[in-house]
Amino acid sequence: MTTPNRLSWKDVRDEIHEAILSGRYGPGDRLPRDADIAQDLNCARSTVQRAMQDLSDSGLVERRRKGGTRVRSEPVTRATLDIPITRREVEQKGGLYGHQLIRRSTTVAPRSVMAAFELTEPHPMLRVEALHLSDGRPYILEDRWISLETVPEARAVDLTTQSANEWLVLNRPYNRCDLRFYAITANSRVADLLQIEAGTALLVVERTTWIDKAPITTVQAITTPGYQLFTRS
Amino acid sequence: MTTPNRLSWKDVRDEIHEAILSGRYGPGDRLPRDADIAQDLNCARSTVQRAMQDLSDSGLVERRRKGGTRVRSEPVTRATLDIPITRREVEQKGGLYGHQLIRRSTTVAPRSVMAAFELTEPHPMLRVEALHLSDGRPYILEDRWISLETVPEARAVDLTTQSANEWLVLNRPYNRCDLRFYAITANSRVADLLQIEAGTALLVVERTTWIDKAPITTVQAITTPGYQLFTRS
DNA sequence: GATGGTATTATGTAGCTACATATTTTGTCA
DNA sequence: TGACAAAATATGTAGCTACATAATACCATC
Repeated sequence: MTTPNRLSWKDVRDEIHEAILSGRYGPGDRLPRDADIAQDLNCARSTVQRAMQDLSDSGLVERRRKGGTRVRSEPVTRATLDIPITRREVEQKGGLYGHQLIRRSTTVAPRSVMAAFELTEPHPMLRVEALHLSDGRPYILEDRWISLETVPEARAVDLTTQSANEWLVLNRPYNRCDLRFYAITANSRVADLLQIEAGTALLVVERTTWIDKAPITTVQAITTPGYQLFTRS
Repeated sequence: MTTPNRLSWKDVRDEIHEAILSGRYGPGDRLPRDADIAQDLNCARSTVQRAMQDLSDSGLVERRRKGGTRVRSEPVTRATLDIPITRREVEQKGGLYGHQLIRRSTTVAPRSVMAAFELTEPHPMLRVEALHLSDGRPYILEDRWISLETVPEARAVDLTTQSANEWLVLNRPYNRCDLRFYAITANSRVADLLQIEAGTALLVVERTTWIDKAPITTVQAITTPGYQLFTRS
């Protein structure tokens, strides 16, 4: 195996990361300029630049023009979450996916929905409540609002054969997506639909999407007991 | 304002993104090769490469050597979460931060903790239970386990003046971090400590960190009612 | 027709140069 | 001393070349 004797930007990144981890540079400390590091490590500045970019992306380091690069003094834990479409999620866990349309109606957005979209004017919406099933058992209960101004064709879609989740993802790409996680207590209606006891604590994932500034959909996905969300890799 | 007439990689990225959004390329479709796109847009291949890299990072597109670039057929929602240290979180919300050490003990890791760390052998640990306060009121209850093998000096740290959260973050950088989110029902002890009613649904954030393969700490942070986690920007 | 080596191809990466941009520092002048 | 302009400086970006690498396609051989 020929080890190439030139450094890749990942090597450089790890080198610098290591230097920070080892305490050589502490929180708030300024790192040498890219050019100097390049000379030290005997590589091009562009390689250091890439490495630094990555460290900056991951929140370990802060860079400012002229100001140089410094170790973040108040570090954050930065994590990436992948949320697949529900069918895929169920199938990946080895379950048989199914879904059920519970209710479907057309109204104007209530205040909570307007807030999610940051809207001030009344807005016509399609509301879809549906249940995602895994092996025939309730998996996720979703309460979805779809903008009929942005997505008028949603009116005509048959949501019994394909879930709104899937239809939207495949037909209505988005630009901006806000996510929100919190816990709720199952009320009697939710408990009934999910076939669990009322009062159980449930994780809720709320997702709101836009295309440019136009609202597409907002969905409150109520998960079943034991559901966990985790970071990838 | 002089608009530079050459494209930046972000322009190229947006251009391609737009092409996908508009439906010109659908899920699973193959995009032209970088070189062709570069020629089309009249820019260098390296610029297209950067743009593509970004689109690939954000989960919109998949790239394979020789295979080319294609639009992901089963798109995921990819989001980035920032979790600051608790003191900073409280302060940023305008609260006065405080914390209280509840209990501190040394034992071997129980099964759940071993599982979090993917350990098979018994492991000596420092267990620290503490309460983070905002304006004197309970904010987050943390149950933390610190590896005494990896972080032996944790034994000697005074955790009444500085929270374990902060001490660790500033003194023990990590390499790998697993996050997990779920909901629990407050039992009487938790309810008592958080000064809430038993049975309330609470969001839990579990975080486990390593340096190389050595476990550092795992913490179960139980939040107070109404707590929400959301994605940045 | 299966098998294995080789050519082809598209992305990935490193190095270099040149210039852009943001920010701080310095200097000048009133 | 204060305000403003200019210089200095470190990162950011674009373009080019050359080569690396992974995956596929092709072809010769048995």
